[in-house]
Amino acid sequence: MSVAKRVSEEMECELGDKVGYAIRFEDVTGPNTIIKYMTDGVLLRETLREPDLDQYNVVIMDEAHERSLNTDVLFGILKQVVARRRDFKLIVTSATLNAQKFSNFFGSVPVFRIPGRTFPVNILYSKSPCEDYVDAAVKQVMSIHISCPPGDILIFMTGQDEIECTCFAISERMEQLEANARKAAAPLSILPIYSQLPSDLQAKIFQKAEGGARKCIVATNIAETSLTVDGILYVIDTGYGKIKFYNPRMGMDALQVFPVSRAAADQRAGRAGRTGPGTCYRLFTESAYQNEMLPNPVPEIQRTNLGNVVLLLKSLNVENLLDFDFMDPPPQENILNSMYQLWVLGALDNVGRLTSLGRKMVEFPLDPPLAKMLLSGDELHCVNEVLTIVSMLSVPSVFFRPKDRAEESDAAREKFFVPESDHLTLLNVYLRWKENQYRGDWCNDHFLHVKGLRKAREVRSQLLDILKMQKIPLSTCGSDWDVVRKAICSAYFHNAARLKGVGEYVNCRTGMPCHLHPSSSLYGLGYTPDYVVYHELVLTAKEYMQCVTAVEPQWLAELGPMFFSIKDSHTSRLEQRRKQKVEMTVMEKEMEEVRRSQAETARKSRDMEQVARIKERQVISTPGYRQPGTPSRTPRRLGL
DNA sequence: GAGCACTGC
Repeated sequence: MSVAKRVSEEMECELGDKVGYAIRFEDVTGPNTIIKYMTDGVLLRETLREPDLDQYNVVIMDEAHERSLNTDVLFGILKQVVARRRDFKLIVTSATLNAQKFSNFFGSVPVFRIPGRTFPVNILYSKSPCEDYVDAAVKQVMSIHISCPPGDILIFMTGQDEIECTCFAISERMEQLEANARKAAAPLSILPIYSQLPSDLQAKIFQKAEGGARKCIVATNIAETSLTVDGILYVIDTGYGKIKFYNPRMGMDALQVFPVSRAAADQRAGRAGRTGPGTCYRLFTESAYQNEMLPNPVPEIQRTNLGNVVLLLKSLNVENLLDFDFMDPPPQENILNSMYQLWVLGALDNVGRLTSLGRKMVEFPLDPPLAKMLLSGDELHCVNEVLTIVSMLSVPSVFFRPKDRAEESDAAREKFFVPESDHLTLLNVYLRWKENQYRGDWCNDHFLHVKGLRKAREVRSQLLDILKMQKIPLSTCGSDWDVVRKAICSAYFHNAARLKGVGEYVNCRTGMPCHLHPSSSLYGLGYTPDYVVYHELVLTAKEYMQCVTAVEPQWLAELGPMFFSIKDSHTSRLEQRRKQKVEMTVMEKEMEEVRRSQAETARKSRDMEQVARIKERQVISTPGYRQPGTPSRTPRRLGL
């Protein structure tokens, strides 16, 4: 937006006239607009309406080196547009040296090099691998502070926990220093920054420190690209960062600490050269940089759930996704798995074409199961309630739990609990907030993130607009929330789990162990339901289900017939108890369906056939679940 | 009895 504003001033016109911008919740453009700044996500959505982007003559893809999911999908689409339209020009700008790769992808197009406007940065490596990078970073800060000329310091750490430890350790060292010298040391202002930090504390890194103190900013990789602080002359780089990986076979996300790429390390170093010649202290060896770090980060498209991408490309009539021209193709298994997921949800038919449900789903900027949940809400007459839940699931967790007030905040959270469902708990939170006029101070009092709730409200209103356009009425079930659980079940039965022990479940289909998280409203209840569905499975200390809802087993059979059917067991005993007990089993039905689709597919579409084949393999040899390696405890050493 | 790098629609 700020770029659009500057350019419109330059062109002496109102913002939104000749020069405008569009981001998710805002479109400031008009009939006169000739230059439009927008995010890659907005452009990608526009391709749904206009696959050839007829209203544009030139598209400039900026920051292409960041390789966001949307940018990578757009590359494939734009390549086709360039081939189809003679009157269309594409310019790609990238900050890294792999321009040749972009050029090759688009058919050896010319490359122009524009020198950067930054100062040189002197890079210093560790002589030997460091055992503990928090400790090493603290020592380096002290050494800079004592002996180097004025200039602020930026440290890269992997996450919130480490940042807090580092800040604490630095302030301790400062106290020691003053005690030993028996006088005040030069002041040092220690400032943490990460995305979950409340905004007022975030803003501090941009303010001038009190009394002209040197600032020491301890950051996640939010400071690598998302925000830029001037005045930094010293960067301390641990060489690590957290990266999220999706495992399609287990249907699980894991956030783990990995060495960053050489490109990322260079980007971090560059942060020292914005105000003047700077220095970057790398807490790893030069040999680690040369031999152990990847040249570039693994592009997002290769490590993420592709449900959205597949749905979008299918609606652009891409017939065989396995042949789609990706610059770096995602693992085939990810594509096939996402297609299978969409087939299970009823968004793709047996030959891999979009169904009418799928066409409705693609309109919503949501992950496919969430879009399906919304549409099920329509069928079950509880759109209003599901809409809120879907919006709450589209933002980071709204529960605020500061370390020093853990018990207090837990108690506050428990007040919102709906015992049988975390989803309904989210609905409850939103409704209470609404009752209190969407007030910010009310959020603070109840340990809720205002930012998150406000975002949820924005998402909700955007989705409501789309519902209106699709002529879907805003039905409500009032206080009968059982039907809402059914809507949740209809979109998440692939994430159904059966009770196995205390707080311990197994995924009904894969046998994958899944645990209730202690923060769940179902945790520590006197009873635990026999069947639940969960929003997602995340590997941390254990495989934890995030956001869990109790479901009736009959629903699973009714809504997920390709996986489940009801088998009466021990009928006589059950009659005695006058209670029908049902047992869910992974049924042959899935196999039949898959085989049928395979036969049908052989004629028509190749990709769905491959889905069927792969699924068959998986079902026959139920994937032996491999215990994950020692999970993400921070490895504080690069190389072995 | 325990977790969250970062965007984006």
